[in-house]
Amino acid sequence: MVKQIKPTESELEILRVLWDKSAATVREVHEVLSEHKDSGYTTTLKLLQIMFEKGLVKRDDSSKTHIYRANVSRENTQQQLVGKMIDSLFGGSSTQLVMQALGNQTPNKEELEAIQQMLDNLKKQ
Amino acid sequence: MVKQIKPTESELEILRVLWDKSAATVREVHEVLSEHKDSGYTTTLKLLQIMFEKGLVKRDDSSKTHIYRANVSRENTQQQLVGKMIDSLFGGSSTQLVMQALGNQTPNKEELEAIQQMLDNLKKQ
DNA sequence: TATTGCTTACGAATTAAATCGTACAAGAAT
DNA sequence: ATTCTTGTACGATTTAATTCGTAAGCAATA
Repeated sequence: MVKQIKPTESELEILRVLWDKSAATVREVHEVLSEHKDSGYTTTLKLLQIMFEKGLVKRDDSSKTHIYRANVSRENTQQQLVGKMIDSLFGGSSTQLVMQALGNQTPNKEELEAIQQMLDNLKKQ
Repeated sequence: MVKQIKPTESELEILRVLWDKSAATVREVHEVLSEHKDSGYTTTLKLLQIMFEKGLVKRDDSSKTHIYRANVSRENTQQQLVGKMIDSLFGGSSTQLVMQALGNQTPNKEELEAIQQMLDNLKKQ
């Protein structure tokens, strides 16, 4: 069992960028974040440094401009956070969460089909 | 559109107690929290006071021992937080979240049926 | 009446997260 | 060679959340 580190809200934003780009410099990450928030460059830098210490990202510092990559997978992180939400907000029932999510925002035809597919699989077991 | 106040982690724990009991004194809330964490009584009191100021709970202070109730519904709060998670972690796709949740922990027969039901409804529209 | 117990109120300390300012290094441009 | 630009490092500040200590009110009871 791997020790799970729960990313903070800001760390999550950065991870999303890294998951998208697979690798990025501080500036690249900052550029993307800037579209939605207005904190300074050194803030992003500091966050990435902290995330590096925590093991959330890895970095290649062989050249002057360091290159960062996520060190936790999107899937694992999703699973961890969804699991936490199921426990803390839905009394442990994943079904409750599913119902809520489905009610929330209706998926289109293909998506409904995908869910049906998954459901059929689960029923078979 | 009602102004949404995002409860913190601790506030959520308290809301869960209030949702369960519908009404409770500080001591009752604290009693429940104590099972899982070991902060003091005045901490719970202070939190409830802050939550009152924020409008997360209402209270009846007509007698010496105040009685608290949730002032936000479980459903709304779930919707708000699930929505946030869908945006921040699943790129806005509720389907992705549903798949993740289903894969996470398999529901039993009745639950699968309930989800199927819901799915059928969505398909009809 | 005095003591004890339970209550609210609330300032203050602690802790954690996010932000920034400034120093300094290295390479590019003048 | 000097200046400019772009980068890292990192301490310090700010902000938010949590926690606690202590005072004071009130009612039961010794």
